[in-house]
Amino acid sequence: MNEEKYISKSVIRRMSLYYRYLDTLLEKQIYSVTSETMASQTKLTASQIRQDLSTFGRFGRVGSGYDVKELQDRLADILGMNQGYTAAVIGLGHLGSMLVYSFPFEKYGIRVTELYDIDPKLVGTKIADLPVYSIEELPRQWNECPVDIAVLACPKSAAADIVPLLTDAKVKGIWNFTNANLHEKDGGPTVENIHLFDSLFTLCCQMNCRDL
Amino acid sequence: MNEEKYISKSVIRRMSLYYRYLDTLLEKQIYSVTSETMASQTKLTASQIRQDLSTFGRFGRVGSGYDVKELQDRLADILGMNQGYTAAVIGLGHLGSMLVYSFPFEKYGIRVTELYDIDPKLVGTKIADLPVYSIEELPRQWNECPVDIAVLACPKSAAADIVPLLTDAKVKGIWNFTNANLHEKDGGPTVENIHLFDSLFTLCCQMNCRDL
DNA sequence: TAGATTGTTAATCGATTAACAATC
DNA sequence: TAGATTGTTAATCGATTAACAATC
Repeated sequence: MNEEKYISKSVIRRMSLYYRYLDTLLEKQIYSVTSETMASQTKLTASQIRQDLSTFGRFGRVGSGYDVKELQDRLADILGMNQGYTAAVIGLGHLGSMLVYSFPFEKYGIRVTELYDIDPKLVGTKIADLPVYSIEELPRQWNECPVDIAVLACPKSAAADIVPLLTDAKVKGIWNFTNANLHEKDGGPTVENIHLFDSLFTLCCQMNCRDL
Repeated sequence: MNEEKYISKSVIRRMSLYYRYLDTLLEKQIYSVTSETMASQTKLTASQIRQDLSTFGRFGRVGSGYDVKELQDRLADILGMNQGYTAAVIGLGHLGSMLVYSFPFEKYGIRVTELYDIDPKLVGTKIADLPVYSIEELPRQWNECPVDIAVLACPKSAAADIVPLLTDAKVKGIWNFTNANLHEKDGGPTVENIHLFDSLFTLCCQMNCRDL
């Protein structure tokens, strides 16, 4: 608690990359790897990888590198895969239902417990075996049984009304797919944005710059 | 061409943010804004915003700030919205079809011209009025009528086979939704990744760190 | 004119890279 | 032991912030 050191977001972001990279090694039945090899295959530097990992501990063997399985297990811990986090998807349009049907939450230790929408045709039904509640039920529902992660897949216009509910319900994290610009507040939920718009036009802008 | 100066990816990424932010001002019928106001509402610094914008030109009026519409128009140019870029979605599972049905490509000047999948049940049909071709047809198709952006929404395993086709077909950009780690090569397409896995576990990792 | 705010140069800060002692 | 590679400290690089002259 008090020896908490600040860990930069860039470092945290690369932890997932390392986890995914180790997956590709395991697929090829490679069980040992050096920072040098990791670096060349991920287009990072060996120095950066060692520096990044050292933020969280010492996972390597001097002289021989890292044990792939062991390192991946430690990364799973760091990434919170073993925390038993629960999630709820809010908004069941194309995007929300795509996530419900095809994002492998469970595979990585996250349990989706319920869904929310405003459409009366959906409320009360089940989608992919998960109960659909009305947004209005959220405060009561989470009071009884809190959820850790809100997957926000509603229209941008609805986000303004919903975010305060989430904050009040003491959600730990918001995975935000709306165009709304959510800002983290002290003591409030952690926010991670998937801004499809920004991503696509970052691409276009780079294409555009290159063609100058 | 020769006075081409390197523009950092972080700057480019913020251009889309500025564009979106100006949208919210226009919704509120606000037509003039200072860097100071923009900064306080986007949680950036005024200095950074002015610095960022100055990378691309001079868009402000000393003493009175920026004209919202004018600045947004210039940003649209910078982001390539007026280049008439075309796109094709490759892979029509949950994710690909979600994008086809609900991402407003056209609204921002990008024209989706065709779709690709391997499923014989889909090939030859139309989805959202767009023709679905088999992946094998891609080289011939793009030879006749090149596409600027490949939206890669196929399974990770298929990406390895498809990416070389895209590179050969001289695609300008790949919007990559697969877990595959694509690397940009000199002269090759620009790559922009949406790694849902990384994003979700960046969130979880932060939640996890906070709870230490 | 006086006040306000830009665009830009200079200073600071943080993140990445290099180097190397420790050690398996 | 000799060779290899980690973890960490120090050096470098780039990105952000501060400051201010220019000017509307």
